[in-house]
Amino acid sequence: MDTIRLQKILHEHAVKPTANRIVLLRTLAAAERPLSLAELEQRILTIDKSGVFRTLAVFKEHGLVHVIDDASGARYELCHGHHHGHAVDDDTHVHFFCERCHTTFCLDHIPIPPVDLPEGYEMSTANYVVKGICPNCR
Amino acid sequence: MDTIRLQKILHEHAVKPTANRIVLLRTLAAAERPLSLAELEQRILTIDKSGVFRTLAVFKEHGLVHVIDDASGARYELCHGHHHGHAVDDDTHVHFFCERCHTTFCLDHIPIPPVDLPEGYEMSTANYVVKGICPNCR
DNA sequence: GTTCTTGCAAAATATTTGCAAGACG
DNA sequence: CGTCTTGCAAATATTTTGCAAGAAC
Repeated sequence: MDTIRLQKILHEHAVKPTANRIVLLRTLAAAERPLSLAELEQRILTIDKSGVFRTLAVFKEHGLVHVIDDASGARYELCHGHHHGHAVDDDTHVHFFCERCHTTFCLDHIPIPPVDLPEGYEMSTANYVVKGICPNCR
Repeated sequence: MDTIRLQKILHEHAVKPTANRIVLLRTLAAAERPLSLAELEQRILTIDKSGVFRTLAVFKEHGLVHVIDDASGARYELCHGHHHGHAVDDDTHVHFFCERCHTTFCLDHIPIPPVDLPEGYEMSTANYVVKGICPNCR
């Protein structure tokens, strides 16, 4: 994705467009699946681990990324929704974790089916990960 | 829960009923919510961390517990279903992770709504965790 | 100059394994 | 005995922070 567009996205989320942030955002935008901190670190040789960590923290705070918790820890993925704040995440979909190859797939055409929460629980986002065997591993 | 009953459960899952396993099973059965490795360690002072870890591994292999992946890592909870093997987990329900107090609640009356997976994906279990603010923290 | 950002190193956590001793049959 | 289980210590891996230097305004 071109830099101008990436800057625009950062701007829309009120994140100052530093060089590192643009690089990380580009990497996330290009990713075909949610990436772990370690994977991001490997793909971006110009930014230190702690830099990736802290930049992800900024992105989280500003609603640019969601976190997917699967059996391999946290993974990060760009939000595609258009909310610009800390509100309810309107772009959550199902993920699939392969127990054989430990890959997390993004099933982005499958929205998370909502549930009725008991009184008093207030949802901000949801994490739905199906575990099993992926097509490649069967 | 009485020891005889716990032994029976272990037996049904083809797990040899050692002292440690009975203690861990009792602790899990008494838990009101899924517990982390560290929490189990704390509650069971007679078993070492590695013992808890390895016993949980045995329980997982034999379908006695499920693992819930939330923002705080892995948590363990007794299965209530009655399958005795490695088959599809028939007792999965929604959990709620409070972003304020970091407690994971078990909404065991809310079953996980199923989704249609794309061709080739084979599900063994699913993990549905809603994040937000719990009744105590509002 | 003041504030925000970054890299490096290191601390703090969490997870997992080696190995020898013990329990069980 | 031979196999399975356990505790302790230690190795790994992962996540997070301190701090000083650099960039932005």
